[in-house]
Amino acid sequence: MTSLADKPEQNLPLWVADQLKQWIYTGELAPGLRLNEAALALRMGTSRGPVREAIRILSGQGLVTAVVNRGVFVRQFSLREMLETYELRALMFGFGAEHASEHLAEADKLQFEELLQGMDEACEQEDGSRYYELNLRFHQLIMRLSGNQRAQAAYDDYVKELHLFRRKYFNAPGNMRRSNIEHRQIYDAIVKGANSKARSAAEKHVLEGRQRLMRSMDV
Amino acid sequence: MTSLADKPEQNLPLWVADQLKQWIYTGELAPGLRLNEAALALRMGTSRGPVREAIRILSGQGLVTAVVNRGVFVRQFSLREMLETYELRALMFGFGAEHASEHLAEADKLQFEELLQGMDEACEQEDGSRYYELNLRFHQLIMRLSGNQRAQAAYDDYVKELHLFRRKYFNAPGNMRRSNIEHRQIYDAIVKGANSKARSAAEKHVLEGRQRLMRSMDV
DNA sequence: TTGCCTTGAAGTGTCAACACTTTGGCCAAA
DNA sequence: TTTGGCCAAAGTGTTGACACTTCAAGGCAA
Repeated sequence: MTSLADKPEQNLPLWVADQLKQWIYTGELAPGLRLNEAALALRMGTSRGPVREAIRILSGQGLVTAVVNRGVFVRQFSLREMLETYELRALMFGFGAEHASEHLAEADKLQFEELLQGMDEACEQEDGSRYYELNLRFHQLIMRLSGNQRAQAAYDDYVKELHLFRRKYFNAPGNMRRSNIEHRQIYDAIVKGANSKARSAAEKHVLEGRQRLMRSMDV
Repeated sequence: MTSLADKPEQNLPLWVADQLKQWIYTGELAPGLRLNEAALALRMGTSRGPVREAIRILSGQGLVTAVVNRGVFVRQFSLREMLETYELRALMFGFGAEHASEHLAEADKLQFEELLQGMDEACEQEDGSRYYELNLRFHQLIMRLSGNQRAQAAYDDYVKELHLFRRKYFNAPGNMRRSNIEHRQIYDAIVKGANSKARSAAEKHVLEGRQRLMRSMDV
């Protein structure tokens, strides 16, 4: 069982909400599971009040769904929602790539080169978790360069939600290679200032990721 | 003071949250205002517990910001956030317009024609509030035709937030005319199945709306 | 055996009380 | 007049208790 972070002297609800969020994202609290207020309160070392408030925060964020008199459940994403979320993620990423050239500094270019090379190495070593990590940072870098903090936040949310769905699926080495080729194309377009090309390449990249995922689900 | 809806026998927090949301969107609770738990509880006829939970829901949704030991405040949007939100709204609307032709039925075409003509009439009569209403429905129709419920919901959220910001500004008649010309261009592209043209026209439409708003702010 | 009813345990919904923090006003001393 | 600290009021944070709902197990009659 994942250990509890130190209990703060104040702001219990927010702290509890963060803990719960973490447990949900790590899969410790599986989708569809009911959250037992009393049990959580006991585990957190608080009373039920703060736990209830934390749960309300999560329900406002859409991470759990509440049913009156029956409790709250970790949200389950349907296939349809997953597909829709992929579309929005593609949209956001396209936006990021389109505007990245406008805020691109030399240091960022270096960062890009490092990430791309690192991912190439991860491909050769078939190191999926390293690729996953670098891939995440590559995408985040682009979203940061979009210059739109809200888009960045929305993108992060989408990724986290999709992670909830595809935890069980992992990247085949072939997918990783193909994926990084697309990364390079996106980066090249950004450096050249070919904004609309960067956008369409970025959108396509995410949607092809979706295709790759769906194929691996069917098998 | 806006009247309270009937108190439900159950699910007080959700009911309170809806009330608060409504008051925020109507401006009765102005941005920056502190929400007094005890006062609200009294007004709602409940204890502070449900009010606190309702407030947590809103904080999860980002409508209020909480400061420990000092209370929660109706969220204030900065100019920067407003501009960013406009960009995302443009993005969503572009997405909707791009995919609208894929789900366009005959009944929808009729609906479009009615809305466009209605808006023309509203322009001639310089009836801003009627134009506002029809304009909203025009946009919602397109988002519904996007086929992506999540995009639709996100778009609605963006619009509501922007409404919070631009409540005080209203449309000049000239703006309305220009705006409806753009509507027609978007619709034409959708009907023709010119998806990427519909998309760019839709994006441009929202961003020009932003420009119009900013000009009217400067004056 | 099957179907319905009772019943109690488990869990959620609500409340009022108490503890702690913040804030603004008052007063005295420099 | 200004500055500093003290104090009380207002408000938020947290808790435990109690009321109500749900659900499943067991018993009873057909």
